[in-house]
Amino acid sequence: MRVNLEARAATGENRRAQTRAKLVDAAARVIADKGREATSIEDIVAEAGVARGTFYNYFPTVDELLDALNTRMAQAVDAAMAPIRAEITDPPSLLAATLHRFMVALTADPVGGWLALRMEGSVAPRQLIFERRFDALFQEGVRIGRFRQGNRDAARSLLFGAFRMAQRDVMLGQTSPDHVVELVALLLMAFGVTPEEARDISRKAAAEAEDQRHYHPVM
Amino acid sequence: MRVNLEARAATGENRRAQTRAKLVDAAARVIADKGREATSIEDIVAEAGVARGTFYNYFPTVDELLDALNTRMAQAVDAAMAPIRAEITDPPSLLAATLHRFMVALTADPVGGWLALRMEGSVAPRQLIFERRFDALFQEGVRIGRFRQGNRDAARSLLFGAFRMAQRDVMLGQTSPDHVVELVALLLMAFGVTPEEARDISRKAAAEAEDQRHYHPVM
Amino acid sequence: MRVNLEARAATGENRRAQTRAKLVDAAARVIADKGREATSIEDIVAEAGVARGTFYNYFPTVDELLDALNTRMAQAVDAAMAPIRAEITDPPSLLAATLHRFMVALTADPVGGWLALRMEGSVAPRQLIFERRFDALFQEGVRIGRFRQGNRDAARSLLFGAFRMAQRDVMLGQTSPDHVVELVALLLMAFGVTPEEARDISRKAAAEAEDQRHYHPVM
Amino acid sequence: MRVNLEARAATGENRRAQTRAKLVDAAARVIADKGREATSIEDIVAEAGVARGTFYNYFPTVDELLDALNTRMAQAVDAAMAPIRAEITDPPSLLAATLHRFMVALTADPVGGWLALRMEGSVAPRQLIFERRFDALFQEGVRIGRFRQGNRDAARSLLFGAFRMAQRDVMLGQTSPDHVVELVALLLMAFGVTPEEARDISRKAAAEAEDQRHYHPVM
DNA sequence: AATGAATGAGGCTTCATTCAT
DNA sequence: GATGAATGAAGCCTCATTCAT
Repeated sequence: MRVNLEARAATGENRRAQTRAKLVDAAARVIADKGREATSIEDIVAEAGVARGTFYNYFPTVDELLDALNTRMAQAVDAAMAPIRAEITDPPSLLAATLHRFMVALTADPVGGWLALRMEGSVAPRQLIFERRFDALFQEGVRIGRFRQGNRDAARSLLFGAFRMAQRDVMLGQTSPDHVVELVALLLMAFGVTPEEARDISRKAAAEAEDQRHYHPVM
Repeated sequence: MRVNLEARAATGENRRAQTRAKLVDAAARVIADKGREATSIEDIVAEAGVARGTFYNYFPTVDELLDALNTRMAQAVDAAMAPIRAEITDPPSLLAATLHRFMVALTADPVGGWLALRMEGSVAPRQLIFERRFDALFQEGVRIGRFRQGNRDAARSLLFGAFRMAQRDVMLGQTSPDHVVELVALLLMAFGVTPEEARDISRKAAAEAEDQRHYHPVM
Repeated sequence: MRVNLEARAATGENRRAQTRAKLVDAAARVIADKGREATSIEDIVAEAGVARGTFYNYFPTVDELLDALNTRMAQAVDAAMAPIRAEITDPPSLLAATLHRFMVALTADPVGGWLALRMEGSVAPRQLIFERRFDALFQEGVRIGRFRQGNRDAARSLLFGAFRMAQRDVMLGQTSPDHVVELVALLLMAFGVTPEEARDISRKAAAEAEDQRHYHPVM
Repeated sequence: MRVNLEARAATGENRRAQTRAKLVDAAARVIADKGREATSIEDIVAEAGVARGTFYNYFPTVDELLDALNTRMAQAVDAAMAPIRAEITDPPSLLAATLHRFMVALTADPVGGWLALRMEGSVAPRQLIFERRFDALFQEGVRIGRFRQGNRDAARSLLFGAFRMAQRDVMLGQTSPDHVVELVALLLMAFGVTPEEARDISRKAAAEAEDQRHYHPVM
């Protein structure tokens, strides 16, 4: 009897990928709910509906799984932003659009939003991919005179720190509706955009992001 | 025979306070070293040089101790800033002076600095006392026309988030010397100070804070 | 109120020693019964009647406990042999007496006997203290012409290996009554004692050891 | 179309035997390296280069495989000794030749040597086939007056115990070059051979065994 | 107050074994 | 026959907490 070894291997790989995804998804939900430190392997496998030992067939430790999760999130978010990167060429406008879209995505998807906050500390708080996008955008903005000349590292600290803190405030519900609009405007001002234009850009970007709220679950 | 009950009581209270302080100090050192989640009660009592059971005579849980620690740190820092609050009246200058002094204090005192970073997440990332100081300063700045009118909550997100991220970058040693100078200047610009003046104020405040480096251990 | 701190400390130490002994005794019984590799910490604490965590207050691993057990056994046995060392001066007779007494002790005390066999492999199969006793005895025997000149290391391999194998055979009940008598005689012959005298010495030592069977539980 | 069913069956049996041998060989290497208790089925199949499930197509448990391994080793060794059994008729000389050859084989083949030591305890320490060979040899030696009359079981304890202990000492490298020569001589003396002849026989047997070192991998 | 031995819940990890493909 | 994903029992270890002294 002849056996189709390739088909069998493909089936196996498929099943493997499915189980792996089940675990990563489950971990995202559990960690968003309880926080990294309160999450045990037991919690994750229970949520995933697999046996305890199965976990170790895929990840040696919870932190390995977290890395996978982190990478997956960052890539998903970055991919979701591809359309606006293609469409918007003005750096301040692209920055504002990205931040507002990101915030909408985080609040639209409670799991992803909480997850991002709760991973504070256990994983890199700034993803390399986002840093690179920002660096390019900032450099281009300076080059064409839309941003003031300045230390890029300090600008990064400002942007990523402020955004994270705002995310926290928004998710905890302690903010007024225009909190994010104002924050993004402040960032643009810090980078050299005039107050009036900064507020204008931020407001428009916020409105457009809201329109997209239900179209793009990113994580 | 007559016994001085008050004196005895005072002695007792004194000893009690001493043991309590021993525990809080020990916790600060251990957590700064290993991080909150890796710190056990055993570690703390060993560092404090008291018996395990003694811990429970003072704190029902580790988190109670953490609250005490957090409060103590915030008050110490706030008290250390009293001189400049009395001395500097210009809001942008006071803000710059406070931020630079704070950063110097954190980096000068490795225990306090790491502690602040490592408690990220386990305790409130923003102390009420600091928020109140900022609110008053911001309001005064707006009143006298030094800061641009704007949403105070957004300004708070910006300031506290950016400062925390900068602290992280500085303590991890991934920054150039003028990173903090630039960051503080960016904050002032976001609040409406002109670029030239913002850089000037930040640079001067940084220089003065450096002069004080060895005079004010704050925690 | 005055507290007798010394008395309290003494009580504590006492309790500690008791619990430690409970664990070592329990381990001896369990290992004699099931063998080292089949013995879990759970088994030991159950046999000792203490909680699982208590084990770790005394020993970091089962092997640490085994070392303690091993040392204790060797010292007990060596001490039990003190009288005959003081009494018998002729090296062949002392060797025969020691071996027969040892064998009687091992078979009289099933726990100790099985324990010695089952620890084969997990711990040093030859205790340093016994090696030293044998070296001294062998050297003295050679010096006074009772043993033939020869390589001491080879003599040691012969003696310890043969005795261990004999112990195994005896404990498994696969031997005739004079098995040990013959074996000890063979050892003496290997060392240069004439066949007639060797059998004579071994027989007498066996008889005397039997007389002591119920007087000296050694472990 | 005609199919050669016999050939196909033969091929099947052949393949089966090959996989089985792969497993047994792999187990030998792994156990020699890590010891029986530290060896998992996973280790064995990884070393053998087959899938985990394949193991169970051949052996219900690891111990079944160990039995196979043990038997194979004993038969290989016994077969390797066939030439000298045919050639040497004098019992003391045959005994000495066998022991020296065995020791050379064990030390020449690190896998087999360590394996034999590491299986100490997990399997029978004396193989029936070796016992029978010794019994016959001893009986014949007594019959023709080369060995002294004596208890055969005690002689067996002496021989097998001493040899195993010597093997351990040699493999651990704690011996002088003539350790085994002396030990074999002591055994012959214990059996009634005169000291001079015993040493002579052992020395010659050792020299001849050394000559064969590279010709006969026994396991 | 201070002590530290004892506790046991809770988490981690390994690994023999099953079974669908 | 061979495969390897899935399983879950069984062990290990840590550590917050209790409590008698």
